[in-house]
Amino acid sequence: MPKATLPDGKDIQYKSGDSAAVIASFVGPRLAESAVAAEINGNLTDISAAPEGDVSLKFITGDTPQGLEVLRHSASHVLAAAVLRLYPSAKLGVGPAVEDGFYYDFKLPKNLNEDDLKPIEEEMAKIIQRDEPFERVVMPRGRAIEEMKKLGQDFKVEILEEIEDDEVSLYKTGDFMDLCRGPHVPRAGMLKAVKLTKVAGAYWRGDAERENLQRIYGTAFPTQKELDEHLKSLEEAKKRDHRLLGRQLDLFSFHEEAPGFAFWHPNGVALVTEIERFWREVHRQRGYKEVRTPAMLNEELWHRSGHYENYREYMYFTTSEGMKLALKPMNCPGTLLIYNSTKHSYRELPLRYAELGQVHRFEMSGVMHGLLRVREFTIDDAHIFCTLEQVTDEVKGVVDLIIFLLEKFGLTDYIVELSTRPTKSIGTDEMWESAEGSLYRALDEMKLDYKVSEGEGAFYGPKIDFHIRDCLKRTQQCGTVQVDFAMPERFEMTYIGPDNAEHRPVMIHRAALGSVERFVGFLIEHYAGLFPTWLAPVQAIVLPIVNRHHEYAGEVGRELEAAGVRYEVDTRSEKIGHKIRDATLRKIPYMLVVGDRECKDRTVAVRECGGTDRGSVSLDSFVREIGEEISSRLIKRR
RNA sequence: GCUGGUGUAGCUCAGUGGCAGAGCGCGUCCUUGGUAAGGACGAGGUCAUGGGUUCGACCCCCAUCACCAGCUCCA
Repeated sequence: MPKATLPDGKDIQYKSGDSAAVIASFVGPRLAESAVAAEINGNLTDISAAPEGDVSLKFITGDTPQGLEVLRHSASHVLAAAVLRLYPSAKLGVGPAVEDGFYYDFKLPKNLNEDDLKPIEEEMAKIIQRDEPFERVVMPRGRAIEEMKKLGQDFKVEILEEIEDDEVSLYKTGDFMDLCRGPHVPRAGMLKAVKLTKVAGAYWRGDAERENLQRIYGTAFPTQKELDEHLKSLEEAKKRDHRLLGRQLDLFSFHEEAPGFAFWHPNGVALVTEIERFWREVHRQRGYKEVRTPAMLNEELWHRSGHYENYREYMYFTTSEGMKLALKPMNCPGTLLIYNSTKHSYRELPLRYAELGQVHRFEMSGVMHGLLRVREFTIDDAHIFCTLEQVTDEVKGVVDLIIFLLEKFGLTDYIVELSTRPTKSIGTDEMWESAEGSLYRALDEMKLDYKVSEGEGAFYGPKIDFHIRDCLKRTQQCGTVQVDFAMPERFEMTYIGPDNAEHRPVMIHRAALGSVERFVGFLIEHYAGLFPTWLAPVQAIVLPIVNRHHEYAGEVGRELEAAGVRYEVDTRSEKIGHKIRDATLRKIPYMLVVGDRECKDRTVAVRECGGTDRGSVSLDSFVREIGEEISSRLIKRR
């Protein structure tokens, strides 16, 4: 008898022809009930698949990432089946499982709104209640094309025509049949907790030139409890939203008079200033020189740089006294003019010019998102000019700097991505090959995990990007490193080598935080507004209990001032509980309550935002402590 | 830019084809109270903007703008 070896090393004897489901029932009824799929010799398959001979066998349950994906993918099929029943003329796009759920794209005779989801959900519930089986059908590709043509499923035909295999698999759920690789749950009844969440538009194949389909999003979990928890955590995440906290903490605002442009309030400026001060310190230490270039430059420059050709749609233009000007969408051309204003020796290289450069980009109206996507932002930019031999080390230096900065700000959950040459680009094949090679080399030598995105590079060079997740788990780009051979060519940049001849430098564009605005957005969401003390707009607030303590409170304030602490004194005629509540809502790290005892002993009663009442501490030692916390830029766990 | 949704006081939100509402915040006064909301009174609105339907529109219709979710794009 053949045997199946389970992950724990146990062997199960089975009869040839037994499906994985049957074998699961040998192991135990609970497993047989909860396994949504199987892995036979490492290949993910349906639980109904029958192994052959001695195999390794692993059962996939809904509570594993793989199992959850199967569950959700199956839920998307049930969604499609339900939609087809309600809208028989629906044409089906694709319906994969995604990070927090699944979606399915449809072309429908009417545009759906949120209210249309309920009847669809009810139809899905019926299918689940009937426990309709998922049946796998394998057929020659040609026949599948015929079937789909008969059903009028043009999108499926398009996909099938691009598949290279001779045989394809389809899954039948009730009277619904969909092209699909699988695997799926054996029966719809295994979907215990499914919910449709939203409708949205989506382009067929993500191409804005093609049909606009309607996408229905949903999510599924093994149990209702987990679904409820997920929905609750989404609600919690909304409370971290930087747009909400930006208003609550009085950091910034947006106005109809300038859509996509942030207005920074005093609290926000305090935060930004602190970030920039630290940034300058680190860059100085790492051999960067700071430069500053104009916001508006002659349009001719942008023709020379290639921006007009490749980036025009994101640029703002204006005319003054007949001179055509453009607001800079990037800082590089300005820096190039600085480089070219003098002759350079190889001895100067690598030359690192940093710039906190304010750029303007015309973003399409639908894409703006708080501070994370704006039309004017400050790139924490730098351009490094170096020799070909220096490129890899410089890239490594930049990657190291980015990681260093992110960690100092407490952001350790990032994704690294390498992007290669896009279709719209300048420069020769050799340049691109060499540039991409040095990026791969740098990441490999630093032993970093990264993913590769083909064709996603900048028009002038390939890049390494760092991505961070926002509160709703959407990833946003922050740091970036881009190797550029083209711009030095276009601007005829040179340096004099040891051979006394002119050579072409290589240019590295890089941003560590990405944009100061976006970065502030990340920080707000990461800390839910309760910043590390060194970043907090107001670091301590003195709370006198009654009027007679105001004088001492003022003295505490003067001590804090002398130590460089950003502080306030709350002299309102409110009860102490009220003052504490207000300071807590403003997420001020330290509350210093002063009453009779404190006045007498020259102490402060320290309460940290987050709840802990530390009792009385001598004023001197508190001032020393907070001063050290700030100057060391300590990140406390709260 | 595309699909769907939302725009009422500084904020969060009720509401009706016939005089515009609440809570919080804000102002004044009272209160001086030891760790998450003390009390009284008061001010605040072209109901996003522009057209239309109607005796009459914040409400119904159309357009525009902004915002929200997603698509595309991106620091």
